[in-house]
Amino acid sequence: MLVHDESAAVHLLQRQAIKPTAQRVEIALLLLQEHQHLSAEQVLERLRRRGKAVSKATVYNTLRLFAARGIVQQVIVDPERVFYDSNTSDHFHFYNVDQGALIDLAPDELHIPELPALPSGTVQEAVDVIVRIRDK
Amino acid sequence: MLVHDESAAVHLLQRQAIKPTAQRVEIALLLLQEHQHLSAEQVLERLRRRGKAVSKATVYNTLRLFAARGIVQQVIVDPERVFYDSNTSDHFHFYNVDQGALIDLAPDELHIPELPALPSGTVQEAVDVIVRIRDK
DNA sequence: GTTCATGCAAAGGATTTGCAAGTTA
DNA sequence: TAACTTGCAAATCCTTTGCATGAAC
Repeated sequence: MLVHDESAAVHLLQRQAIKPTAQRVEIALLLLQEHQHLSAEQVLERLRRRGKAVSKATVYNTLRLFAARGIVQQVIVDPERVFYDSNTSDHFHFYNVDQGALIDLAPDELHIPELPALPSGTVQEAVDVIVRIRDK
Repeated sequence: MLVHDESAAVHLLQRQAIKPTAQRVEIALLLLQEHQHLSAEQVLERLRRRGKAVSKATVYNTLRLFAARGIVQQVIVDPERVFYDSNTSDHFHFYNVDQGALIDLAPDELHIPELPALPSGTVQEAVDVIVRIRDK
């Protein structure tokens, strides 16, 4: 869910029983202003560019917390870094390996038919589809 | 492609213009004896268990080389480790997040319909489908 | 006042790399 | 011999953690 102002961000965090500290609100405002995919380092860099002083540890801790609460979603496509996706609804991704950039597939662009039966004793958690692409 | 004896392993490597050193042949024989998904550390551990002395650096270098030559395929599902898949044909995976284990989906179990149009200026490299599961 | 969060620096863990010694063709 | 590979240890990179200071309720 996107938020565009501080009070919306504060409410979102409170709804998840997260104390809305200044740093967390800043990170929420940055990440949830639009659908995007950012690594922890990218979040840190953009906060800095905005003149916000947030430590690396807090960025990592906060992103982990947000992911655990379902405010953002981790995307695992590259062993080098985890991406955090502000779009938490069901959708799939292109991953441009040359640019290290994720792009959403429109939800109607790819439809997964029936899923196969799961191994017994397991439950489904998520389905990830990554179309890996590179520059021509 | 699987190999079950030393001479087949040597030929496979030579076909890819890879010098068939003792260590590389051992790794190929271990990995390509059957369809499986092993991390670098698992490969190292199994080599040791077989009494083969191969350094960690060589295991990592060799797996990277094999992947670059298409002898095995990297599978990115966990930020903690890369898996190497001895099955290089088109197929998808379950990933049991509790066990850290990959399981092949039978190729006919999930059929991806038409793929969406790629972003312009890009070419497709691969399609990964991961069904994340956990123990009930 | 407690409890929780922040931030620094240090610790961790997977992977890569520099380089000297050993191997391969 | 010329080129490449191995293996050790050190270096990297991303991420987590310990702990003292600081903020929140």
